[in-house]
Amino acid sequence: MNEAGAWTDERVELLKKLWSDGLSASQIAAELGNVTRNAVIGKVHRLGLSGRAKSAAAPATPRNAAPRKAPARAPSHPMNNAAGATRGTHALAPHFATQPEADIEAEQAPRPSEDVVIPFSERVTIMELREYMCRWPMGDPTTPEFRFCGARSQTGMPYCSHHARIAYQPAADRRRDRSKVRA
DNA sequence: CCCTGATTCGC
DNA sequence: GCGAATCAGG
Repeated sequence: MNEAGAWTDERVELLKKLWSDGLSASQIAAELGNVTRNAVIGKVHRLGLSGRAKSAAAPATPRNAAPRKAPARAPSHPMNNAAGATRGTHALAPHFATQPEADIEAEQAPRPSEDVVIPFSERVTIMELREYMCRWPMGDPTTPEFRFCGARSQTGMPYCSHHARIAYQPAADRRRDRSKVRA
């Protein structure tokens, strides 16, 4: 039996198709299965593919053909200098405090349904969905166009700040008499 | 933080 | 030939 990670003609063909289609290496790797994105990239270059179609689904790096300047991998020097440690540095910016939201129940507006304006940051597919991304469903789950919000979510928060507010709406007593609260 | 592709080199 | 490790950039 063929190994899962073997580059069969069909796999290569699919690789070419997806690569030309504009999918990123990681997405192609996920689609193929049992292969890492490095494997895909390596194969792509080995096949002579590159540059594919610009303006793709995830054109993170629009530029083509790297100027090739980095020695890549330094066998002599493991990593004692700042060569591989500089990336770890990160400046701590004034983070936005989590909205305390004390008591806000002035919902005198009935709001027929949901007129909530969703700031479509970047919808993502199930594949692109990461653990730290907002899982707010968008569209019908039965359609292939189903996506998730994908915005940044705080730690322990399945949704972004905006959707979290919607998901965690108070009891359900919106316009009802909420003066009576069951103990 | 995450992501992307490019490159090198040991296997 | 293959791909992990690494690099470099967004």
